[in-house]
Formats: sequence, C-alpha cells, structure tokens
Amino acid sequence: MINLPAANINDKLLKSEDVFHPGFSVDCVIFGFDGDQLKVLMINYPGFDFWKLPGSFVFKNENVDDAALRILQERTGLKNIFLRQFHLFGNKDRLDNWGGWGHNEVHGTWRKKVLEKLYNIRSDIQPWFDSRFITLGYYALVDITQVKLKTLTPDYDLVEWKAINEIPVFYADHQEIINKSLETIQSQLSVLPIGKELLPEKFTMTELRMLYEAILGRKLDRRNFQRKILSFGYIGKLNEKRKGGAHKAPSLFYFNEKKYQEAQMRGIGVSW
Amino acid sequence: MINLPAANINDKLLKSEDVFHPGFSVDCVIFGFDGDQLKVLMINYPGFDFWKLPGSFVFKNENVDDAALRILQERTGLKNIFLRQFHLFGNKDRLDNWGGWGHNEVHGTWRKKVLEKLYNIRSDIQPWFDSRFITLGYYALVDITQVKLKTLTPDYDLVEWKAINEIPVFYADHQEIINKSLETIQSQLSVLPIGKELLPEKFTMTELRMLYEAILGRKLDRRNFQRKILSFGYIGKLNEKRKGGAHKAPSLFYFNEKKYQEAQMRGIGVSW
DNA sequence: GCAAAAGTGTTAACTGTACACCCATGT
DNA sequence: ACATGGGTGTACAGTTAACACTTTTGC
Repeated sequence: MINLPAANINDKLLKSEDVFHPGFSVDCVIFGFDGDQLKVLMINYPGFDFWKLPGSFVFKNENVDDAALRILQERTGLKNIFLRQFHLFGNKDRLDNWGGWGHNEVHGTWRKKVLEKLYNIRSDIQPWFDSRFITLGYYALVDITQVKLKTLTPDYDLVEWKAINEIPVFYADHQEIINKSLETIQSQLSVLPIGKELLPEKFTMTELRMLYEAILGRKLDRRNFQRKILSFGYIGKLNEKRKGGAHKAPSLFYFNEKKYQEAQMRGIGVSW
Repeated sequence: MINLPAANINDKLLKSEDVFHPGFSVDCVIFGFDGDQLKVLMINYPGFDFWKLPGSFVFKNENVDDAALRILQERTGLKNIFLRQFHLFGNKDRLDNWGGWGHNEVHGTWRKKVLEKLYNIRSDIQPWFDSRFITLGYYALVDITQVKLKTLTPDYDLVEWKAINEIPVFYADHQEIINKSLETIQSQLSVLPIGKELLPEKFTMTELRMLYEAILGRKLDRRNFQRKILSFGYIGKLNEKRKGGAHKAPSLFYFNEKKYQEAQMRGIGVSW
C-alpha cells in the first residue's frame, strides 16, 4: 500500500498499471522484542477481523529490496534496518480460500474498501488489483523502543505489535509467511549474530538470553549461554549495572559495532 | 522460454500477455557432478558468445514452483528432482549493463532473435518481453548420468554441462545467480544431507568425498570424512567393490532411502 | 617391488553440558 | 533472613582433527 496523494478516479485508474510492477508485492515480517515476548508488527483494518503483514507493491523503477526498506521506513520511521528476503510465495491460489469460513467474500469487500479508502478508486473498474499476485517475504529485526508506529491513513489502518499467538485470523497466507520467517531466523541463529537490531544499546545478559529463548522457543542454560556468546567476541561488558530492579544488579553489555559487523560477514557456527 | 507450437504473429502477440505472469521469470541452476568437477547446465545460442541459465516465464495459472519443475523436466527429462528456491533477483537494472563491453546491444539483438526463432514474433511489436523482469533463482541437484540433455528448438539452442570457470561471458546477472546458488548449497551442506541426488545409486566413499570437496572448494580428510558421514546412518555399505581401476578396489556404498528422507526432514548439524 | 589409493585405529585438543557454589539486593 | 536472580568455576562426556600403520591393486 503506497500513499499517493489523493487524485481523481481516472487519474488513479491509470496509475496502478503504470507505476507498479505487475502481479508482485512485498510483505515484511518485522520482529521486535519487548523484553519478554517476540512480537510482529501487524496491520488491521477496523471493521474486518483479520490482521495482515505490512506490505506494498513495487514501483516499476524501484529495486525490490528498496521497496521493503520503504515499507519499514513508512511504518516504523527507521532507516538502516536489518532486512533480508527469505522466501517467495508463488502459489496460484495463495489469495483464495483462506480462513475457510467465508473469508473469500471478506477478502473481496476488504479489497474494495482498500481501493476506495486508500487509493480512491472503485475496485470494479480496477482488474489490476484483482489479478494474481505473488509476494516476496522479508524479515526485519528492529529495536522496539526506537519505533514510532505509523498509520498510513489516519483512523483507517491500525498498526500494532502482536505476539503471533494473539492473532485469531490472518489475512490470506500471512500465517504461513510468518511461520516461514520464524523458521528462517531460528536457523540463522546458528550462523549469524543476531541481537543488536532487537535490543537497546545497553542490555543485560539475561535480556539477550531471553531474546534467544523467545526466538528458539525453549530455555537455554544461563551460564553456558553467557560463555558461548561472549566467546564470539562482539559483545563487550560495561562498568555499569542495571539498578532499581529486585535482586542483585546485573552488569550491562553492549555490541561492539566493528566486531559485530565482521561476525555478520564471516558468520559464526554454533549449535544452540 | 516455453515451447509453444508455432503460430502466426498476431496470435503470439496476444499470447505472451495472456498466458504468462507479467514481469517475472524463473531461472534454474542445475548442478551435476561428473566424478571430479561440479558442473552447471547452461544454454548458449549459436552466434552469441554468452551462456545463460535455463529459465522460463510462469504461466498465469501455474504455481511458481511448478514452473521450475517444468524447466527441469524440459531440459533434463527428470522428475522427482531436488529443487529449492534460493533468492529473488529484483534489481531494476539487472538486465542492463552486463558484460560491460557493449553487451547491451548484444542483449537487444539476442532478444530479437529469440523472439523470432523461438516465439515467431518480432520484438519491435512486443514490448512485453522488453519490460522489466525480476527472476526467482532455483537450484537443483541431479544425477548427471541420468540426464538426457534436450534442446527446445533443434539446432538453435545449445545445452551443455559447464564447469563455472569454463564460461567466459554470462548472460545478464547469471554469474551472480550462480555464485549465490553455490553459497547456498555450501551452507546447506552443514544442515542437510546432500549427495543422493548428485551421485549414481552405487558409489565409493572417495566419490562422495570428492563431491563434498567440489562443493566446498577445499580438501577434506579422507578418514575423518568417512567416519563422520557414516555416523549419520543414512549410508549403507554394499558387499561389492569397484573393480577395474588401478590400486586397491574400494567398497561401494548406497543411500538408504528411508533414513535419508528422515535426515532431510530433521536436518543434520555438522561442521565440515 | 613400488606407487597410489583404500581400510582401520589411536590420541590429543577442543566443545558442549550439567552442575555446584557464592554474591548482591529488595522485601 | 530469605528468596531470587546474578557471577564464576569445574568436571565429565562427546566430538573433532591430526596422523600412523597396514592392505590391496596395477604397472
């Protein structure tokens, strides 16, 4: 969904075909960590019960990667984000037969409404939007505390951080897209250093471990985790402690920018 | 490139837009192993100096994965192939400025010729083929001894197994696509069992090791390799030896179908 | 007999894992 | 004082990596 300034109907009618790469979209699974749970940024259109991933079409003269960056930028205000494509969803019927409880009709009315509200065009004169679409999935890792969520059309689309088990109904195959993205970052965890993108600048070892636990979906040994992750060398210890909480004040750590980048390049190789 | 029966020009002119998903193609990196080197199936059009990957457009009512299977089928005659998507190449200028030595013009003439020979249409009346294309890369692993290479238009397109260092000029970004596919199978090697697809039914341990060495691009210790790969349990030893060669006759091994599949499912976890 | 490749075994170094123990802090 | 989480260390098991020795075969 791209926020073009409102114009007259005929104008817009031409636009879609002229400005967007046909039959193709990009959807982003934007992960954030609230200190306890792994969350995903989701969109809802009031009046409809489904939630969908933030996505967009791609401009004809825009690199596909840049379209994903644009979505991130539009929704979170962030630049320089960790962003990777992970899978193309290309089944011919991926927009049909979802939900299984009459959602085909819902889909139809939603599209109509989106076209009217967001693009100011009537869907019955816009076959472009109704044609088959394939979508490329990207995942992004962001620091949830840095994000200012944005709606593209005030009072129309809702943007929220959601734990994936909070969501009752997913738009089309977006449940599958999220599942696949989770599998991807889980397997990346043993190859790439992850964490810098999802945590604030200073963090405790427990916070980092809980992030890993949230991604992997299981508990890790506190002491072995610390030894292993410090052995990679891209995390430094600060002479500060987190005060205020109950119990012993834990040390704060930080990511060494340079060494973290190097580790991203050459990869690590661990089993968790 | 899809082999439609020849028809008149006006017929074809309508066809492209009507039958294919617009602006999207699929390219396959088909790996084979000749016992010594890792090879890739490449296409050449006589009269042009570049080599390209076998690829195709996708039918409007065809799953993208099925398009990749179709290419494999068309070119090698094989079904039930190990086939995975690995990356979408979506830069807006990926079909321009390749080679760097005036290949833009070559590209133009080639397209024209392809359109004439393969599709029987004139390119100047076919803007569809000249518009921006993004392509999804698939890699496939096949048993080179089982493959009967096929040209789609006899005497027009050449199909050959090529070591990647044999190829002087690649079409568009196909060098990059191959590089990325190689990186992908290299990293897969520590997660997935690979080999069954690339080797004949019976093979020696040295042949299997040389395959791994070819993929990784470095030597592996003969004895440690054997111990490690046998420990996964999906390879069995036969009571047969390969006779005829010089030196001591080596034992033959085979892949246990069932256990191999299981290992594909749950994954292995090794460092090579 | 010799060179080259195959088969088998041994050892030291390293890593993963499961703990035990003590420390600091707020209630 | 005590419950709870944090910091540090150790010990065993299992795996990896390096390498020695013997066997078989063709020339």
